[in-house]
Amino acid sequence: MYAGLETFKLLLKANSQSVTRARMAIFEALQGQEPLSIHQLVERLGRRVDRASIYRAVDLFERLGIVQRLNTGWKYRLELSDMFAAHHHHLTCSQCGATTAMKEEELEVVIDNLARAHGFKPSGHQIEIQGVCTRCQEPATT
Amino acid sequence: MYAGLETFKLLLKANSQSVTRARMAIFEALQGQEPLSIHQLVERLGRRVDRASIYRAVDLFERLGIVQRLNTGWKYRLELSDMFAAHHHHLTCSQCGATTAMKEEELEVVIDNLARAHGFKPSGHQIEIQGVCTRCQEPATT
DNA sequence: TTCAGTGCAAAAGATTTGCAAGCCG
DNA sequence: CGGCTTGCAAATCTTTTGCACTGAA
Repeated sequence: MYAGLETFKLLLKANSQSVTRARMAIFEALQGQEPLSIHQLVERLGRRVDRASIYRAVDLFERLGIVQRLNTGWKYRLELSDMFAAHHHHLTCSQCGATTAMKEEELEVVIDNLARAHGFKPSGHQIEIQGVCTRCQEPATT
Repeated sequence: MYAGLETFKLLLKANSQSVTRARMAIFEALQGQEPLSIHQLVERLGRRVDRASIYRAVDLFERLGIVQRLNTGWKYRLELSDMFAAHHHHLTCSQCGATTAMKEEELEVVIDNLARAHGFKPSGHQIEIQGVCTRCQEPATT
């Protein structure tokens, strides 16, 4: 397991931000394994946290590097950053929409080198791969 | 040079879609080198094409694989797909916002292999790298 | 001529903001 | 207690849709 609630609190304090009920609720809602859209976040938090507060918190979290915006297809989704989960990338099935996380050292190295080769000092990256997942490649059973 | 206006027209016809003035204008606006946001597209086309038609055309273009949605940070931007420009990826400078296109065989191979290793049959991918570009790494002159 | 495609205006959604009240430190 | 945060409502901005008219085939 990576850093959790404690790190989250410390991070807020370190940046002179209050540890509030709303922020904790949002952080916890994001703890699940799959990335959430703002819409899903709003749904999950329901009456507990206002829509506007969610936007404000997400914005703050992004600035503090707590969450990361994923751009899968049309809309974006949010997930905790590398600080709270191992650095990884996603494989999205274009058939069933399932996303699989993938961790791969080799890829990171290649990317880093490429950026440098182009004179860039790399600071981060996102990779999204589309394809057909194992399950959807199986012959239909229905 | 890759396929151009002609291919674009043929592609529309092949899918029983009309080659209209609005669509041509939008396609041409996207010919430039850098990806455009919908907002920029609307600006560039100004009074020539209505906002709604732009959305409709972009949607069609995406379905036909003519344009591709890029997800750089907050908003998305549009660019012609691999059919009209060499397959490539972007390096975005987090300082000045400039984007550089990058073509690299090695990367494609690694990604393809990774997807397969995870049981995926890959059909496409996007990679966005953030960092500081050469220019912004130079000591300030002002 | 015929029907898909467009412009226009209005509807629906998504995101942001102002402000008074509530909670954290 | 005092100021940062929140909830609520209203303002904005973005995207979608209905409809009558225009233009491509």
